[in-house]
Amino acid sequence: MSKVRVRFAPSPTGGLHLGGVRTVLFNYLFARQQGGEFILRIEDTDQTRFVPGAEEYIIECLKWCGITPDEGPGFGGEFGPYRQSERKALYRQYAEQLLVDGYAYYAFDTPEDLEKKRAELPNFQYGHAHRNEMKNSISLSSQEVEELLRNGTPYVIRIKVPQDETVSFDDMIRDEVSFETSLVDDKVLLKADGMPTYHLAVVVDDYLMKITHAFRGEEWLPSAPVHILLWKYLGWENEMPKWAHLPLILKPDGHGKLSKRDGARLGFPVYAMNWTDPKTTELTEGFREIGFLPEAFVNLLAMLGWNDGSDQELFSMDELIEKFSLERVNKSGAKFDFEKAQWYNAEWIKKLDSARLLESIIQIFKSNNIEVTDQGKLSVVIDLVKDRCTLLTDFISQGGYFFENPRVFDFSSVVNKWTSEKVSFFIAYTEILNAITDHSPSNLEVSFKALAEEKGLKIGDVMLPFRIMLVGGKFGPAVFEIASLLGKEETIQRINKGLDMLSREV
RNA sequence: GGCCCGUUCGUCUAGGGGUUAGGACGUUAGAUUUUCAUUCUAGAAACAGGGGUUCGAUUCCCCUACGGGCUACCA
Repeated sequence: MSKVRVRFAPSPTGGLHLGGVRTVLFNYLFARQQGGEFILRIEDTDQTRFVPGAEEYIIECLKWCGITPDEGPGFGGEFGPYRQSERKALYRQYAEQLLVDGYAYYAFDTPEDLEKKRAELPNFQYGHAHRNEMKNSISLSSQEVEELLRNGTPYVIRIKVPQDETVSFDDMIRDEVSFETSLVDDKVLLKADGMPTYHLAVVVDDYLMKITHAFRGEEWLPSAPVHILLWKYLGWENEMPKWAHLPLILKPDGHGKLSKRDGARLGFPVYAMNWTDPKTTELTEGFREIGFLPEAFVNLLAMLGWNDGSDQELFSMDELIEKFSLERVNKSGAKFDFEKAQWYNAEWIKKLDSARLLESIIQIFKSNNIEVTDQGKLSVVIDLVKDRCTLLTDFISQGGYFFENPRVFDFSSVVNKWTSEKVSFFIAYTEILNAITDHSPSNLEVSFKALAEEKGLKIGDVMLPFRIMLVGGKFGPAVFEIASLLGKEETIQRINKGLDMLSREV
């Protein structure tokens, strides 16, 4: 068998959707596992929908996920160009070949003609039943057609779908799927602007690029018969790739495909990374920016529709490549569950070591005006607080106070029980901190407890105020770990500040 | 409407002619943690319905219902 070649073929119209990333992922996993090649092809045949920057954005998303194309725009390859707009001239000859062979025809109907026809006939389909009523090279005489062509009348080329055949194919996920051609319409292959539609372009390019396996979303299933027919009519039937129609990712509530709007409505991202629409300047948040690890993102996407049959839920990219199999891809759509998505991220944060997390957290701190001068200290902090973080951005609240004063203080749970004895306890403790040289957590704890006992105070009654003085609230790792890491000067300073704040709150 | 695809706990799913129908997220209760989280233990929670086939169907077949997709000179 020839070498496996798969492609991801997005159209550069905006942010990259979850479902899109999952399609790439399955392509990529399959290609890597089979020792094949993964190709990126930009399907920009609709010039009216072209959005500048979208292509670069898509490539950046792939990079973030750890997916690198073997061929594609900017990646080289012998089958380029990899943007369909740059292949424009190529498609016409195939459309014309179909014309000559009688598998396609010219159609001169204007958009208004079609609109009118659809208004008249609610179930209108441009096909065997009605094509004779339309303005095309089947209904018109050859003289009329020539005349129209000579006058430069705009036209499209449509496939001539046979009246009474059954088209079936073997889907790698759904097994045999079949369609009656009587219900398939004569899709446009070449548009009036000379660009191919998806239907022509996908077949021509998959053929020319020697694609062996084609993965796409289930929403493409209804147009599969057109593509199968085209492979046949172009004489390439034996080289047709194996198809795999992936199940859809659905809205968590209600019904239907997950869309960008659902994310905004329900408060979670749908795009892989932040996307700013260049026209409206509207920003749509991405998984990367709200604090997802690419490891988690890839993992959760893979599990949406696939599993290895065991109870394992956490998979690295390498494990996925090793274990992925199309036979274990589900047929039915999956509702997206953001809670579970977050769980994957929390698991990956716990699983990865501080060295891997360091760089991203420095960046997040930086964009929140927290300056990190001591990376060694940050590593210690990461290990100390990572169990408490679900998103990378949680490190701001869970670890930021090691590098700057807490931004907010919540003394509400101690203010009512605040006494002058406690004040003198903390004053005395700052003196002890000044005096001792061993600032290890255990030694801090020993001296703290000894002092409390001496002053006749319950440990718990002074421990909580101490914590809040240091971190700003009722959270965080062991207090003496924090105090030790903060150092003598900083700890004393925060105690003094806390005493000051409490005296004003009481 | 038509065509195509699908249907196991709330959600993601395992399983597959005879099982206490398993796991995970979430949820509930408890333990641990002098905070919060982690962790641990326990609990509630599912085979859409109806017909077949069969000694026996959640599992195989058919129908119905429900859900989803498509129905553009968009991909």
